[in-house]
Amino acid sequence: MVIKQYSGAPEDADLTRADSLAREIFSDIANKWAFLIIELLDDRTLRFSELRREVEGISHKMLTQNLRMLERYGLVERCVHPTVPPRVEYTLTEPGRALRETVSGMCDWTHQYLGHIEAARRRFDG
Amino acid sequence: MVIKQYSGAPEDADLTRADSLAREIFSDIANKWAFLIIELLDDRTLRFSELRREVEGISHKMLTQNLRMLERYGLVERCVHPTVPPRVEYTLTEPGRALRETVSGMCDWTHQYLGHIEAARRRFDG
DNA sequence: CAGTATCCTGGCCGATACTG
DNA sequence: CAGTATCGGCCAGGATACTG
Repeated sequence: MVIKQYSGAPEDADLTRADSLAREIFSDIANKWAFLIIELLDDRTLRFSELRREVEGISHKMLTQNLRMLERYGLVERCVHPTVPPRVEYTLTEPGRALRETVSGMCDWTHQYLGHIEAARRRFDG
Repeated sequence: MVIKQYSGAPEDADLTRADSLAREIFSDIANKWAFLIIELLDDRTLRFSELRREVEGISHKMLTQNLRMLERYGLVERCVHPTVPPRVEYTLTEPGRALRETVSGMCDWTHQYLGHIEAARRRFDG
């Protein structure tokens, strides 16, 4: 099923809200940081600092932003332990784990076609 | 399989090139425009202007850039007809169609969990 | 340790104009 | 029609400092 576009036709009034929401979610989640977080989180429970370490190259700010976004959409559960110093753990929810299936698929795809892609790129560049 | 990170260990020297390439490809392709193009292209053959019309909200420039990127990685084939006016058609290659499977999976996921997501968001915002 | 807030800059991206 | 080039505004996102 395609991420439908709003046709502007009046009879699509009902579809519009759902579609624009779908498009919004899709646009937000289809970004490399969200994908890497979901893939690395896997079925583990990780602290903020652990994620920061494992998702190479991500900045403190980007990690926070993406975790908030994922939490807002209910893909990630945030568990705060009232200790000193604070301990905050993140886990994928059921929808998050479902999405992880497709993210993993993309990781597999990347490794599977690495050769093709590298060759194509060399051909294109040269 | 995870998009591996470079550990910096000397014995990873061989892995490094492949991994950084994988990461680069992953980062480039995991963006909404590339996904929407791949999804809409499906198994069809579309002209530049048709894509422009179907991928709602994409600018001329973004479409060009993403098509070049996808062509460079060998996910899209570009066929130029030497006519006046020019006619350029785009099709998914086999690697492109393979990736489309996972992109479609994400589209399905989006629609399937739309309710969950909307509810989670309302809960989070309120 | 986890998170927020502020500042600032590079580059993303839209708009526009121009070629073949 | 398809594509490149250029300019410019604006914001993504890094660095830093500060709270609980």
